[in-house]
Amino acid sequence: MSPRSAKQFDDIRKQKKELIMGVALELFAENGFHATSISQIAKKAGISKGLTYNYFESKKEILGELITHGFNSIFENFDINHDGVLTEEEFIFFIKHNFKLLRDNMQHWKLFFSLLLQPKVADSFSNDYKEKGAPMFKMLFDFINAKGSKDPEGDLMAISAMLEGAFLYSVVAPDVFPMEVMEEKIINACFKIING
Amino acid sequence: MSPRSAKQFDDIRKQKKELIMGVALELFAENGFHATSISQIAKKAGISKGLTYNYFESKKEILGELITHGFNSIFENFDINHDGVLTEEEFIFFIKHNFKLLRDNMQHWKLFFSLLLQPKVADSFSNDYKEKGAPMFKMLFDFINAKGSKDPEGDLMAISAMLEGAFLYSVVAPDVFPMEVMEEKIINACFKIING
Amino acid sequence: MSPRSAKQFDDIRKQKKELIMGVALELFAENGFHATSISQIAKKAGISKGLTYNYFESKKEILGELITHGFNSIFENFDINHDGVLTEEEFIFFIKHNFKLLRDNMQHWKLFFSLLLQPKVADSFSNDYKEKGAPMFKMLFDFINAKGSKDPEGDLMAISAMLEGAFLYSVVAPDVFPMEVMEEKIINACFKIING
Amino acid sequence: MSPRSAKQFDDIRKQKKELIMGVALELFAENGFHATSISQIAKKAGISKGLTYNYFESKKEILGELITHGFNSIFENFDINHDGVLTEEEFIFFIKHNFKLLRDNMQHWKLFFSLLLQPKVADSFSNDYKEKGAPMFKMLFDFINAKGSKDPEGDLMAISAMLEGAFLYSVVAPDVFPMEVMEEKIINACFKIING
DNA sequence: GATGAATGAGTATTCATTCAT
DNA sequence: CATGAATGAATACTCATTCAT
Repeated sequence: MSPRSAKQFDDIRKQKKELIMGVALELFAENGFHATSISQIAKKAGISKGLTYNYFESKKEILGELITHGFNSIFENFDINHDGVLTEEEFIFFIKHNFKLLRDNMQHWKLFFSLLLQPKVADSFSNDYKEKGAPMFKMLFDFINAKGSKDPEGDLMAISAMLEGAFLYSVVAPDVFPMEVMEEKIINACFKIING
Repeated sequence: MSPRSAKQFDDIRKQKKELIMGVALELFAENGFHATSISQIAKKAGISKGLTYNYFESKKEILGELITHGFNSIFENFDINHDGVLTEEEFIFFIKHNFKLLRDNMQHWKLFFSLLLQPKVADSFSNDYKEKGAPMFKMLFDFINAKGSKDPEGDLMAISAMLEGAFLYSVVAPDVFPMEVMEEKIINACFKIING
Repeated sequence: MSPRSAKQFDDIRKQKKELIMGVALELFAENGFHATSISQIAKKAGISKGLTYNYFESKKEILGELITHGFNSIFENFDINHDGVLTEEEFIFFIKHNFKLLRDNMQHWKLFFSLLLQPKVADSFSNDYKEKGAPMFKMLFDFINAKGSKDPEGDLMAISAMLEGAFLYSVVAPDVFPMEVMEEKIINACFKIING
Repeated sequence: MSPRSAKQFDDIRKQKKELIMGVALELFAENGFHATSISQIAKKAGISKGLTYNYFESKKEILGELITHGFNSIFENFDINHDGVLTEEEFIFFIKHNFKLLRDNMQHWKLFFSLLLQPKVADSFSNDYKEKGAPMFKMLFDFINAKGSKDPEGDLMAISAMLEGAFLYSVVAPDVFPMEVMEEKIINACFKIING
């Protein structure tokens, strides 16, 4: 009997790793990092505790990979480096795209929000998150400016807060406001703010 | 024993309880509920582990009292039950008051946000929080309506999100936007949205 | 009910700490550091695993305290700093005292020997041990020299090896040579070597 | 398949077994039996964990074979069964040969010493070791006797201890005394002891 | 009221060993 | 012959909680 081929092993590893990360994401997002035990993850994934450590060095490493994975999955196709300034249509698309990303990665966002609130869990996360957000601020500012806002800094604050808040509502209390409706209203509000 | 001593004992109890809760709030807010141990609380409070259980039945009870205490401390002097509708001045005062409450209870808010993200830690918290928020929504809605908004529901969503987001920014990343400035800009934005 | 007095607590701590260290010494000496588990220690000491950590930060700390404790207990009353040179009587007493220390601290010696062979277990132990041995080498050398040896360095090597070997035999295979007899023969041999 | 292939397979098996044992010896000697994992052995040998179990039933069996292998490798060409008594030259050669064996099998000796100190790791090792040593004792005794010692038992003790000690020094702290020098001094000391 | 020793269930992690391929 | 995924029991360590004093 020949041993499994390298590809076979790779496939197994990849699948199982994804399985573990999927389960971990779910549990971390729902119950928090500390309140989630490796036992729970293993049980829910239908594997033994020991196997988890065949794929990850530690519980923290699972979180780490989940974070980078999350960042990638959220921001990878997110070309924000516009040379010129967004048209209105582009801006609307941008916001809608954001909401779509939110809908598609609800658990990642939930995890991210909770990590923002407990900086010590993943030391560098906070910085990475801000870094990722920086170009978005710039793009928003440029757009606001281009649209002739009388107070671009102020409008940036208001709009940023509104978006962040909409995201938080969606993640934490999706039943309070219907997400699709809110999305539209937020977009409208952006223009009202800019056009003052 | 003079009758006074009974009162004195009571005072001592009250003080000590407050001491414990203060320390616990600090630690819960900073490191999260699960990452905080009774030992840490006791040590930081300068008392013995055992004594904690003289005042609280369990770690969860500390959290529970912290929550109700937090609600009270935040909302107690917050007379929101206006029969009529707010004037513009009253509305501005209302927002400002909200921000002031935030500043004065930063740790409570941090704790609250983190609890929103981990509903299982304090089962009923989420509901209580929504309950507390309900009259605020109503008041906001009435004001928006009275001001002649063409889409009061939509504006409510936008404004609620904006406030929630402003609070989140203040709690999690106070260095991103200066709070006092943001406060002013948020107020302006509210009117832009309503009058929009 | 007033709480236990500080002294009472101190007594309890002292006693229990000694109990744990005694048991740990026994097991470490007999089975080695790695082969001994905290469970075994706790069980043999008649306490819970958890309590062990009320007294020691870690398994390694138990070993650490055992080492310093062992060094003290072996070398504390061991005044080796003779200004002049030992007389023959003093030298004989010195060797006998050494053997007595061995007999009184058999387990410590066993532990020490095993640590010498696995330097990574307690990093600095090896150095500390050599440091402790240094003055002994010097004293031996001075004595050998004073007695008119023609090759003091060589005799030092032979005698040191002989003593180390005698100790090893005593610790590891006490049934091979009766210790009291060996003690006497070793002393004789020392003189034969020096005068040789 | 030609008949040769059977032999080739055998050769491969033998080589691989030796590879594993070599690596295991190194790690056991340096870090101890318990602190060495099969994973480490496999990794350092460049093979899979599973393969190890194709050659050995268990980790203990590796140790077992290492012990017998070590005994053989140390004592195999060591014809100690002299009918008559050793001449002085033969005795010197004997000691030198012993030191050479030590130099050539440093790791085995390190392992052996550590096993002497943890009898439970390899149950029967202690006895085997003593058995191997027995003829040496006899030979030494005969030589001492033939040389006209006035106290052959006593001299045997002293010399045995000295040799054991010299070996321990060489294995554990080779920097304390230069081995080649010590070898010579030990030989001299033997004669001084015997000739009293 | 107050102490801290004591417990026991739980946590992350390791590792010898098995087994399908 | 060879692989490494998978297991399960064990390990060091933590912590909410109890309790004698």
